[in-house]
Amino acid sequence: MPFNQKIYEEVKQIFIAYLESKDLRKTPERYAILEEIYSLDGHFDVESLYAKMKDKEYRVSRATVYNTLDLLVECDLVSKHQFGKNLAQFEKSFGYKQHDHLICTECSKVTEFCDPRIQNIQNTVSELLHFKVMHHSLILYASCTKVNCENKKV
Amino acid sequence: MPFNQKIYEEVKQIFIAYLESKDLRKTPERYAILEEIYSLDGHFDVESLYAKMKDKEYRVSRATVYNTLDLLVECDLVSKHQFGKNLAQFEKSFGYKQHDHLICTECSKVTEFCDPRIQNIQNTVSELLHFKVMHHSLILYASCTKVNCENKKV
DNA sequence: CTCGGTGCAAAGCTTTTGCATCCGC
DNA sequence: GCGGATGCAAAAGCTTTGCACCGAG
Repeated sequence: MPFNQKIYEEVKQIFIAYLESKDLRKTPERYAILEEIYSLDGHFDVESLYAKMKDKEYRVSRATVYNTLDLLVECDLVSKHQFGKNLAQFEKSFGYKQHDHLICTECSKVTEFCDPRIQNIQNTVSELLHFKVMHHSLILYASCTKVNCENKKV
Repeated sequence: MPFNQKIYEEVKQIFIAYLESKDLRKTPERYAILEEIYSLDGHFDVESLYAKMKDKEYRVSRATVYNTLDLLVECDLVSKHQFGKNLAQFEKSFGYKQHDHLICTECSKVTEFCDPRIQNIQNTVSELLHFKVMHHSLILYASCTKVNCENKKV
């Protein structure tokens, strides 16, 4: 999925509304980071996002990247993952259906999957423990059983 | 649940079998760390485990704690979590039933819960994607809805 | 006696923080 | 112009690594 101008405009409006609601400033750096994220596919970490932006019109600092990512996570335009490593991974989260992740224990490759039954679990736990579930993270650690699996350890 | 000598002996045998199968040495430090972990309740991080051991008969180094924890995770006697922070959390995992975690978005308090339906999801995904699921991590991020909730932000 | 394991400290990495400068409002 | 945001670099925090010494096999 390449950069989608329509989705970006929509997402930008959501971000603007969020900034206004929190009395935060609409800086060009924040828009530039949002745009860069929505032009990326799959997962990315802070360093790779920072590196990609370093070569473009906007040279933002790491501090600004961290700051803006926090804002985007807060307003649900970006989701943050910790796939067992000490490196936060991010991905855009607007306009794509809810999904979870399976990580190959052989090669660490990440595969996405959907299962609506997770919603049921959330509902049950919500009721039982008296909590309102905001979001969740389900990660399956698994090894490929295909004979021709290419995901072999390097 | 206080220290359970019977469980510790059982767990120690599993650890010994694992060490032998991998041709690793049976050092007193490794046993001491295992024993300390099985005398702890709930979650702990490396630093607190290291601190607790510093005052006892065995003064192990951080390097040994990290090394041994890796081994214990590999042989499934300890499980490792990344609750959204850059700090690995651990807990003993033998003799207790499978459970997942709900984290309060207000105070970060961790609550455990069980739901057998997660197993069904694992099975479906296994078949669909041709993976053998070894283990999983499900974390629900939620805020307490009790009026008298004590979990208020500090 | 050998070589894997330990202890200690230094190095590595990601993330946070402090501060001067900048610019949105 | 005020005060929040940025950029840079230093600092912090967790984890890994290097190396000399120790001790399990």
